[in-house]
Amino acid sequence: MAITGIKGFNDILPGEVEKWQRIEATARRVFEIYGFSEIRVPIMEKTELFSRSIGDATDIVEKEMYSFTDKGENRVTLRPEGTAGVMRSFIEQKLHVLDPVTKLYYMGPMFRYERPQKGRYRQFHQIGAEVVGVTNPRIDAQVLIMLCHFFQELGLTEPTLQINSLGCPECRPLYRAALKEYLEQRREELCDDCRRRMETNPLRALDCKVPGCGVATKDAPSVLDHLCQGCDDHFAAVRRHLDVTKTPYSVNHRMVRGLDYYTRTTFELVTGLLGSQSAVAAGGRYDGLIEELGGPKLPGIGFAMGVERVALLLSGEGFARVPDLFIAAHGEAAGDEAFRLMTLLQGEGFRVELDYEGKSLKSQMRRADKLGARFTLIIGEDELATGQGMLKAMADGSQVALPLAASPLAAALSCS
RNA sequence: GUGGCUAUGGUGAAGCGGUUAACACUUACGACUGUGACUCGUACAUACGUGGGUUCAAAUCCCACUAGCCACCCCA
Repeated sequence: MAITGIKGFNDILPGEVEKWQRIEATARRVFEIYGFSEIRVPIMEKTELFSRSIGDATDIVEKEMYSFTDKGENRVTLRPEGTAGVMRSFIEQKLHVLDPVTKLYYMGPMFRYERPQKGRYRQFHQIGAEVVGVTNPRIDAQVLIMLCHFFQELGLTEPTLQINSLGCPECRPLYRAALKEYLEQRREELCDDCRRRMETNPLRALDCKVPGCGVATKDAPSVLDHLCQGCDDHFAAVRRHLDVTKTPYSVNHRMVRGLDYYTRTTFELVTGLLGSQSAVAAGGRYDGLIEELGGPKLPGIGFAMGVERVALLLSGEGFARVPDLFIAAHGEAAGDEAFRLMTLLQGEGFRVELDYEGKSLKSQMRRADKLGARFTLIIGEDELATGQGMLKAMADGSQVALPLAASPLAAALSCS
């Protein structure tokens, strides 16, 4: 029995990988327009970093982390998300002394021990961005606009923006208490899960999928009515900036976050096309996190998107690169000439293919067609004798004789 | 961690107790013209996830295991 891969760890094969490259290249291009620089941090960190930042009581920390003890008796964890490691690096490398505003983006694998399903894997990939040092709500809007810009560039209209505010350490506890009180009144109408949630995290009851809970929480108090003045003003400003820049969004006051560090603005890009995994990208403000991790008292905001989920939205296959030229050679001497010309043209930057096995001309033509080559250069004994190869345009079958040298071939390949 | 569904070649699949395990695609070679697509021919599963059981007879029925998918929980 051959060795198989690990459950929930996938191979990304040619044909699919082109889509990933496009997503990554688009992210780099768009994020850099907005002044973000890439940062690369390790995929493992001390376990403590994640329990401190994400929150001890969250599902991620409680049951989904790939944690183990290394040979030096250190507790380490394969990162389940990107923000914690980036913030650790930010603090450790004292990036804030270089510039009061830091804009970073990252991409790479994350690991969560969950049951795999559509759009959810144990090794999955995120592209994320973080801004540290700006409290002004314009940066919230900026980040959202950038995210929308990214999806536009990919030609996707589907994920739509939803925003909410979770308040701050001042006003959230008050809201939480108000919500809990409301839920207590309706205890009978709630599902078992929600009754449990009432204690651990009452906000979760708001996005429960059980129909009965939806009805029961229909008139539940909204966070947005419980924001303190500062949070309320902040959220209003974010919306104003989105309106002014004509960025489409909707307010979803029932939106909840799974990580503890979020404050004030939170958002998700959601789609109905991915089964139960509706969130394609999500993020928010985390004003207390950096200080919590032992860094300076600086605000932050960021998001992460799931690359697998974005790839699922990109219709069709990523298509493979097609050769500019296939050189079909008939006979040993012609094969040598084909190889020489191929090397020359590759040096000029053309994608050139040929047959390595000395197969029949027919086979070679078939392969040229299969690969989708735009042109095929045919070289046999006659062509070798005259020094003129036949260049065939595969689309219409027309042929012209051309000298067997790099520059005339390069010229022919460049036009049309 | 909990449910449901499914497991036949490189792929999509037929098969419903006795068949040489269909068919299509892919791949390879060949015919038509030293030159692709269309057409045609030939080849490609001692084998039906693994292990047991029932039966004269199992890919087909039963059980267990494993894997995959989807959903719940939760999340990007």
